[in-house]
Amino acid sequence: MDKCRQNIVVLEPSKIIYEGIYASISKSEYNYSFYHVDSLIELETILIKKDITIVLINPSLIQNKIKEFIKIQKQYSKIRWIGIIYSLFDNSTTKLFDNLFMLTDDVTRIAKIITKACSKISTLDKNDEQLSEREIIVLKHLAKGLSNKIIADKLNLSVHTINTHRKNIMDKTGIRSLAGLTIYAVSIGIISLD
Amino acid sequence: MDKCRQNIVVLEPSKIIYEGIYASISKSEYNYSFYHVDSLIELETILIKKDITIVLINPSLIQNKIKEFIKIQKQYSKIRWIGIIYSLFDNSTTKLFDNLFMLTDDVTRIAKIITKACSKISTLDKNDEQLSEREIIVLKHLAKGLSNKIIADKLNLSVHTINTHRKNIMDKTGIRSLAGLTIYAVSIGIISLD
DNA sequence: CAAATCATCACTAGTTTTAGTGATAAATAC
DNA sequence: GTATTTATCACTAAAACTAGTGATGATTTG
Repeated sequence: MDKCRQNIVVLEPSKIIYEGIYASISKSEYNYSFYHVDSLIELETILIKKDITIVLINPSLIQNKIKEFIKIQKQYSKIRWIGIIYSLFDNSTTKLFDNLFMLTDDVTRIAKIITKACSKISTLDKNDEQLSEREIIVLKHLAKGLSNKIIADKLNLSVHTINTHRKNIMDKTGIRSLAGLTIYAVSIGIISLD
Repeated sequence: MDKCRQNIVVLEPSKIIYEGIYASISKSEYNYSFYHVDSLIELETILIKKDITIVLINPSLIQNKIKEFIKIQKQYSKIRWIGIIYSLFDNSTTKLFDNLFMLTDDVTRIAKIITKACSKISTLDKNDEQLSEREIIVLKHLAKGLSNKIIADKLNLSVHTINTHRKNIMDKTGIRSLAGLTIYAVSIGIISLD
């Protein structure tokens, strides 16, 4: 039964989950090619190289890059964007996707969603409080427990600059404690548990 | 290098994740057999039938059945219990496990955890420098971002006491930054989203 | 029972962070 | 082509944390 080849990219930090999706979906009778990436940049690279039709996305990976993501969406308007939901808590960016599935969904349902992969155009919702690139870097170091001074040394900046970034991060996120920022950093996937 | 066959049960609602773990781990040179179950009852059934050595568990599936779970653990004392963590906000029954991995962890790390669990009796240094009850409470508050002073107020203690606990926690864990302690707190499951 | 650990409190001195305000050049956006 | 955002640097005062040392009573453990 079969159509032209479908190229599917999975943007997802967990190799386990990628492998699981691959194993589950590629069993179907359709003709899919799978690619695994774990950053927006990698995604862009592959979008240029390959003729991708479907992108499965873990929303946490675009949490701070909504603008870039929307840009990419506009640029590749034919692509269907499908969100991979870990659990019920992450409600935030779901509006950006054409469709969603949960990891706990039945495999046949997920397969159906992917094969369908049709429907509406996504609506944009701007999050004007996203962290800048520099702020992300500083946050990463903060969450590793480095002091302002050490971060300054590492980045060849003055402590004042780090201080400013730190303040801006706190203002943007509304999180006023280092502990909270650390958890935030881990939760959006910019540092790992180790 | 190859030992006897290891029978691994994965207690996990998501087929995707089971498939992912299976695909990732069964590539290693060890000799594994995998079984997928998605309820405690099914787990018990298979424990009776097969000689299981390792159980990978999604903690959410035992959340309301801790007692039953502990009973099973006692009954099958040779088994290594490994938690599968979706995100940091998962509910914290994590202390029940011999080891944990996050879905976003590197596959080689996960494989290592599992192979370790096969070979060693106890991979965890649980008893080395265990925190006291009081220290756990203080750590919990610290990881929520509360200052010494506020914690002191909450617990009706002096700031000095909190300070002492804090120092002792740092000495015991060897972690000297608040960010590190926060991650530690999350990783051992003593704080959650609230 | 004796030894070890725990929970509590105290003081000091030095370091770091927080919370303001303010500024400038460069890049981006509308 | 102006307005906004970003990245950078600066200063200050107050608050908080770090790293020592030391002590006492209670509880647990062998």
